[in-house]
Amino acid sequence: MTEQKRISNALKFEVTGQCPESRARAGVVTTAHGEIETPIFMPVGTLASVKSVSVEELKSCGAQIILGNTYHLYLRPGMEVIEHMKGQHRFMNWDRPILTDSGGFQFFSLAKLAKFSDEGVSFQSHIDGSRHLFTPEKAVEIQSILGSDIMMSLDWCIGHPADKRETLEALKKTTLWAKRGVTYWQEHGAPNALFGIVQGGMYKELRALSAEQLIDLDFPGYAVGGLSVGEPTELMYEMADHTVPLLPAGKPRYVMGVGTPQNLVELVGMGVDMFDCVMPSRNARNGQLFTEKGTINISNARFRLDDAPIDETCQCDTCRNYSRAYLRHLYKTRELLAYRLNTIHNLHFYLNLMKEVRQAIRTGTYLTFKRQFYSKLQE
RNA sequence: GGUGGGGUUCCCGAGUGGUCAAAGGGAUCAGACUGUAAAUCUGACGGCUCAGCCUUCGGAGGUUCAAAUCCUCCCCCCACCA
Repeated sequence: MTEQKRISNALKFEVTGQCPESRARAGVVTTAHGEIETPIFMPVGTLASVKSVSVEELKSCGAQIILGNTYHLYLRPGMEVIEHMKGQHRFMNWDRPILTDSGGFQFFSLAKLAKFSDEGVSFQSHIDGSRHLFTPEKAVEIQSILGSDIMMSLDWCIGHPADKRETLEALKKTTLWAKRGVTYWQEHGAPNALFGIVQGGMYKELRALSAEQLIDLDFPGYAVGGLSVGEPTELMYEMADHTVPLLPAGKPRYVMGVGTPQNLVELVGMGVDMFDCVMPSRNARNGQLFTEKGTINISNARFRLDDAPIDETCQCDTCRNYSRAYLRHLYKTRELLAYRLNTIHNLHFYLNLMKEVRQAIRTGTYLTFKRQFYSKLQE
């Protein structure tokens, strides 16, 4: 009998700073494509592209790692292209780490096209209606071909509200699939790391159960999934605050799909290391821009003659070079440049926020930072 | 000068007796967006003392219980002919 590889060895994580008065911590994750500093925000690049910006621009925004999506890339361009192009990194010319979501979220957001079973998820493509089967093994296989530095286990994400029976069923399936993913990973010797995803809806005991079952599988990192799925923010915080401490302190902890700048600052204080969210990129394309003092909608008439940058304190390429009046004009006229410049700003804002958060944790001033963050918002 | 077509709420444009403050676009204004089917979606868009009332469909008259819609005259625009 061959000795099984320990999946937890697939990724290195080192805690480099801890905030004394909260659970916030800073750290470094080492992947096949280099290190990332935590807490970190990961821009979402579903289709091997963070919409509207180039990888050069992403780097200038300070992006250290980005997301890709298994479901979307499997459908288009398809695995033949990815294999031929030797993986997602080379395909899109991004040489830093990539984390891919397993597709679990798509089976939630495209639920009418998906059918769940022990085997996996059979679904119809949202593009052409063709039928496909995703198993936990296949999810790992596809992500290996994509060359993801961090792969996500196939999970069953449910919305809010959901009754306990339904939540438990999704949780059980998520654990079963996690086990099968780990087994597949061990049998095929994938070099990529695989994270487990805690489910359990808004039930604390189910969150605990899910965490416990996944910890047994000894993943190198853990995600908390199924948050920000329609529940009030306070409930989301409550669930995160309950779940995150149950996860191993020596491994990265990732809250999936969250959130607003305030969400990130709060969750960091609960010990979360990694985040992703479409908000900065999508909202940029929809005209909502983030500033220290809160969000603005660049299409508002009050910016028509405004010669100031989006945010006076921002050092992004957009703020250093362009006025609100110009950005409003670009947005109102649907000039393509609007999407790009807005996205650069929002991503820079998020990434810079995390940079400041890391700095504050390392210097033991996280709580002060948090206070200042909120007081600026109120100005 | 003749013949034909037309002037509708910010713009384009439906509507040809009541169900019309008037379809549909656009523009404008505001909002939403949380592991991206999203450069998307929603709402407002004549005025007011707002479940009602007032003003509006080139202008002025008229017919009718009732007119953006029918009649008369006038003004303006477009096409073709001379």
